[in-house]
Formats: sequence, C-alpha cells, structure tokens
Amino acid sequence: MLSHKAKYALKALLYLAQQEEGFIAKTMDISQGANIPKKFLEQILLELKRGHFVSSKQGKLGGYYLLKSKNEITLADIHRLFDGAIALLPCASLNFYEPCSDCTTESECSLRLGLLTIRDETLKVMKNITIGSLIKK
Amino acid sequence: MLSHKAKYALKALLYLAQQEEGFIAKTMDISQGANIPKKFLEQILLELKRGHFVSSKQGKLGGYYLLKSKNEITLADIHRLFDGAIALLPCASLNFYEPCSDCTTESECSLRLGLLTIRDETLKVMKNITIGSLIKK
DNA sequence: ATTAACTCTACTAATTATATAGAATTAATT
DNA sequence: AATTAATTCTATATAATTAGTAGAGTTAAT
Repeated sequence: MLSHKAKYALKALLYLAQQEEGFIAKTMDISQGANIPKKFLEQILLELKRGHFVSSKQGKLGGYYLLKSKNEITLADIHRLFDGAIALLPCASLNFYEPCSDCTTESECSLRLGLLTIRDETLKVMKNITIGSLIKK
Repeated sequence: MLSHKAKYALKALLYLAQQEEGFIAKTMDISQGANIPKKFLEQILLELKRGHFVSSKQGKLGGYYLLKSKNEITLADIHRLFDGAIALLPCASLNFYEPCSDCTTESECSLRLGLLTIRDETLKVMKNITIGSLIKK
C-alpha cells in the first residue's frame, strides 16, 4: 500500500501537471486544490524538490512547478522516493537491497527467487504509469 | 513490502510443503528448520489455521500440516491474510475497499483509475505464484 | 499422572506514520 | 527601508502498527 505521503505527492504532482505551462502554484493553492493538509504538504513538496521532480521560486509570488515532464515522472519513482523498495522483501530489491537476517542461503532461497519475478513484473507496470498517463484517464 | 509475519508465514508453508505426505510438524521443528522465532511463529500458524491453509493436531505428538494443496496456496492469499490489500490504495481494493477521506469525486479520480490497472496486473502475477511453484525454482 | 504439544489473551518495546509548530530565509512590492 | 507573503528548516507530538514475549489454559498420548 502507498503511504499518505506518497498519495499526497501524486495528487500534488497531478495538480501541478494540470496547470498552464509556466504557472507557479503556491503551496496553499495545491493544498486547497488537492485537499492535502498544508503543513504536511510543505514537507512533501520539499522532498519532491530534493528528488528533482519539482522546483520552486522563493519569496513573494513564489511557489512550486514541475521540473520534469509529466510523462517522465513514473509511479515507480514516487513509490521509491516516499515508500522505498518496490520489491516485497529487501533481499529482492534493486534500489534498497538488504539481506534477510533470518536467511542463511540467499542464493538458493526459493522465496526470494519468486519475489524477483514479481518485482520485475511490478516494476514494468509501475514504470509505465506516469503523471501524464494518469491525467489522460 | 511484506511484513515479517507474511514472510515467516511463507517460509513456514514452504517448510510444511517440503515434508513427506502425512507428516505432522511441531512448531519447534518449523521454528528451527525455517529460522523463525518460536513464540511469534505460534501466532502465525494459528492465523494460517484460521485462514484454512493449515490444520493442526493437538496434544502430544501434535503439530501442523498443510490443509490445502501447495499449488492452491498463492502469494495473493498470504498477502491478504497478513498484510491486507494488494491494491496501492484502499479505494482501489477489491477485498479491502474503503473510500479516501480526502477524495470528493472517486468515480473521476484519475489516480484511482491508474491504481485499478496496477491492482489487476499485480493480482494476476501474485495469484500465479504458489507455494508449489516456489519450491520448483 | 505426566508429558509435550497446541491455543489463547494480554502485554511491551521499538519503530513508523501522520501530522503540527514556529522560527528563519527569500524576494517582490510599497 | 519596511512590509508582506511566500518557501525552508528543525523540532516536536501523537497515534498506530509491527515485532515479538509471557504465561496460563487445553488437549491428547503414554
């Protein structure tokens, strides 16, 4: 499941992607437009900025805007930024790999092999869903 | 990601599925054989029993054994039993549906529509992975 | 009666999720 | 230069969940 943070991030990105080219949205606009608690949203936007998905302009008349194209921002990206690994166990993860503490023979672990399959399939689907593709639906 | 509970459940089922037909495994056997904390495993086996995946024999010489065929127990089943919804948000879930509190127009929610797609794809893959198929790998 | 297994309920400790608060910084405008 | 309105940063709070432990009770074979 997605955390609220990840869900709010997606909603905020969808909001930004639907503004006119060059428009700069205030946090308050996004908060009201997408129904996200403002102070929580502030943190989320900062994380999206550190992830280079959005950028911001400071001071009066400042705000946020998409840095990447809406078709380049995938569900996989946002999941990884806010909720971490896409794989079902860390031992099967590409970007968040960690060995299981209870596992003695990872290379022969049949559970892990199954989860590698799932990870590849899931990743394929999640990479294919972008902010742009969501708007079209 | 899977919880430890779900991972341990899968490992316990894999252990049981690899015993000889008719063999009854003590909790201690499974705990040692699959490297799972015994007291924690007790709870997990009870949940698996309530889910009708395993059954047990009480008293001395008692223990656990598979109730369903190893090819009928899917990853989707175990995920749902221990970790709940497979969908990325409750509003996109078949078995654990709940509306989003921050959503006003679910039927037009583009995020939800995208997540329905993912859910269907993920489910297809997860239903296809069974205890039996894992052993073969 | 004893032993050795499952069963059940409650509890605990650590972590994570979901925010909120408030001061600091930045930049446009008056 | 002062004011205003925005982002930025750090800290804190609180609630829920996770991961596991403890211990008493029940069952059935010997």
